[in-house]
Amino acid sequence: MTDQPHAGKVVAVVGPTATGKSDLAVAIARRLGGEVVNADSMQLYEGMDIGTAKLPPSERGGIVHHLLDVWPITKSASVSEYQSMARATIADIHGRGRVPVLVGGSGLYVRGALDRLEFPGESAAVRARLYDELAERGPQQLHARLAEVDPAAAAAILPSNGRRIARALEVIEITGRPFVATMPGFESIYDTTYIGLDRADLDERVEQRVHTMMERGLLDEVRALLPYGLRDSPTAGKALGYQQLLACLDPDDPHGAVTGDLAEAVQVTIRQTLRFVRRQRRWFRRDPRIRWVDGASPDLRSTVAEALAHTL
RNA sequence: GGCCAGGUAGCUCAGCUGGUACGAGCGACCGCCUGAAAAGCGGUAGGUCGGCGGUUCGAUCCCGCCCCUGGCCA
Repeated sequence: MTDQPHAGKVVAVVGPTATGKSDLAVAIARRLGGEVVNADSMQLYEGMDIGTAKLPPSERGGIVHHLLDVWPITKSASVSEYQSMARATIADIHGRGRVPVLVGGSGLYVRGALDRLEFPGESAAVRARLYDELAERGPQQLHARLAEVDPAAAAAILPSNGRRIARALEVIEITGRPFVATMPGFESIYDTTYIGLDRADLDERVEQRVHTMMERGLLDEVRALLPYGLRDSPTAGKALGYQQLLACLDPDDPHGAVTGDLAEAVQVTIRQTLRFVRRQRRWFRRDPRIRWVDGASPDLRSTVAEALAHTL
């Protein structure tokens, strides 16, 4: 223990998008002798750089970054797979006597990596069948069935939420056990310090950032991903910005001729991103472990240093 | 200056040929979230229906005047 002072410790930098988490994570990693671990569901995808605001290597301050560009865009995202990768990575970093600094705004991914959370298995075949049923009979029908097999889960899931109902039935079918439909308490499996970053001027920053992304060539990035199947990708194609720009491009043109209103797409992206920010705030604010800091404050560094005092 | 269209929820608009606005979408706010989470689902709050006056038992809807917006003509 004494020769590995940081063993078991983790720093997590969370909060809404566009607050400056990535930069803060680098600063923290430099200070603590740490390595950054990505917890952003979209930055896991290879080739999605501009639109996900992925820190370019030149701005990583010499700090090793893990779990960026690990999935092809055709892959359907999976928290469970992310969880195994994240934990293996954290173990690895600990093994080197360094401090993992987890950064990201994907709430469930952060919890998957750090919290006592176990995801039951999945079956593509079972799921496909359930989705067919869902399309045919509607969510209420499936919900009624769920109520028979697992009243507790049915009570916790609204009859209109087809996706969750199907998932519950899937889990029950393959595990033979009831589906736990409520999230567990906030219990990290590591000695984690949570830092939440937010700022009052976030709306303007988001607007500005979307415009900057366009200037940096987001449209070309989307076009470049067309041959790799962005349009048919189950998850990546739904990312903010990508989805809206995709809708502007001629679906029959492999080079992606613009047929829609780009300015409108930009406005929609801004609006959706703002909505996303609100959702992220609501998700993270329930977590009592998070120490919130103001990203716009001139005292940011010292506030964070204080929050990290016991980690140092 | 004249003519036409329009001024209804924060925004875009429905609606009522006079009897308490079923309003809708988006947004806002709040909540849920266990293998798609930048996804999915739900709840709540918002309107003296442009202003003033008139007709009427009663006007968002009729009449008059005024203000504002867009367009056309001059």
